[in-house]
Amino acid sequence: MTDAITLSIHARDGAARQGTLHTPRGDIRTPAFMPVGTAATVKAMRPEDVRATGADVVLSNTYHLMLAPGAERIAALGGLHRFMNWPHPILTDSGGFQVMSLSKLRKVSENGVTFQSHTDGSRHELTPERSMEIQRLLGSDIQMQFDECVNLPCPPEEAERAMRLSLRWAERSKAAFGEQPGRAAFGIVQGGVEKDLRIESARALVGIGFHGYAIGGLAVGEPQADMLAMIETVIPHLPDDKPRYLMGVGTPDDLLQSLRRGVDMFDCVMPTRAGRHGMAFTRHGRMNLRNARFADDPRPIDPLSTSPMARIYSRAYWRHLVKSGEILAMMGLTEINLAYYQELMAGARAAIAEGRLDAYVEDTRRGWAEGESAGA
RNA sequence: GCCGCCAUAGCUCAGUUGGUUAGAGCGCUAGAUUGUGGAUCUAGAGGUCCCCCGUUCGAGCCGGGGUGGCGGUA
Repeated sequence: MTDAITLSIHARDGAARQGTLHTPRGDIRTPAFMPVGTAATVKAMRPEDVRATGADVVLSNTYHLMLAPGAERIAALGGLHRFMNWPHPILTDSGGFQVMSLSKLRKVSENGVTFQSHTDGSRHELTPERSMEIQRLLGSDIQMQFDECVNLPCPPEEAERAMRLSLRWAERSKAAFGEQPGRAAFGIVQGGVEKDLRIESARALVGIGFHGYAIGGLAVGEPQADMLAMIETVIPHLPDDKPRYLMGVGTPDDLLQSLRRGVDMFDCVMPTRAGRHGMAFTRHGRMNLRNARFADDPRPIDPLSTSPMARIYSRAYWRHLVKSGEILAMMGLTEINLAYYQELMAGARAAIAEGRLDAYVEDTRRGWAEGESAGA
């Protein structure tokens, strides 16, 4: 048991790092992919099965848990880890993103955001102080600052306004976090696709001092090249000995391109949401099991997968389950996708440790391209 | 047997006083999905408008006959 959350870097390959983020609830191997468990559950998965895919940490969400079942209730029931039976590390998003993306009515002020629930219309107010209080009540190991995320494209003035507001909220979030031994608070770099704004944001956050730094507001409508350019812009201004977390990203290729530029942590709904809608991510590329070409295909999705679901059942069976809206389709494809994402991260970690990351990325991308052109 | 109603996309149905290339929902075929609403969005394929004859410049629509279905009735 350590008293603080610290990052050990074991190997480097170019800008990429392979390390371990030590927490009292267990180690997080980096680069890491964090499955998204918004409402205290990685949808369609039992926690022990999430663990079995290789996940060291999951993400959950302030906004959703505040609305239901309520932070105070979870605290009274012993905290989020016990509530959802996930004894390993949990990172919680601050709710800023959801207030912008989900609530029907919202009003942003200096103090925070007032909004109407997307589920029952009830009115709530979220401030940096309340967001951090909720995350503390949940017992979150890694707590994100409250921020404002804007959709891209957006005018530079708007990106600048949101970035400066997020910086002021960062100071308040850090103060509200206070001292919580064994837990971490992360700041979030904003600034749209403006290099100078991103740099200013990163430097200011480092000045405030966080246990880790996230890059937010990306993969929200801009081309991948713009996202990667922002990552390259920001990384040199973040402390080398602190974890870097790219929020909400992304596709398997996004992950490889980002970790090779020095990102340590990711989360994304892609493998879970796409899985619930019939998409499988594999070493042979993406496979939409809704497609008619799988109707009579007796082959498994991927005989080399770490998930039995991908090795045993036929593509024809998965297509049937998906087309029929069967629960097992969501369960199975979610697991297959999470297993592949973890395998991708494990492969990247091994490649960095052995100094062959470029070759790994190249081989992996070739596998996707060949699989998809061959119809897998 | 007689009377009434009905027949338009795979399914359920719109279709104005007769007027360009006959529509919708669902389904189907594909695509999108990035700090999660099991959500949503986009595109595409698909038609002997039951059949025949007639009226008309022009018929899914009007008239006659037929076929099939549903209901009522002796």
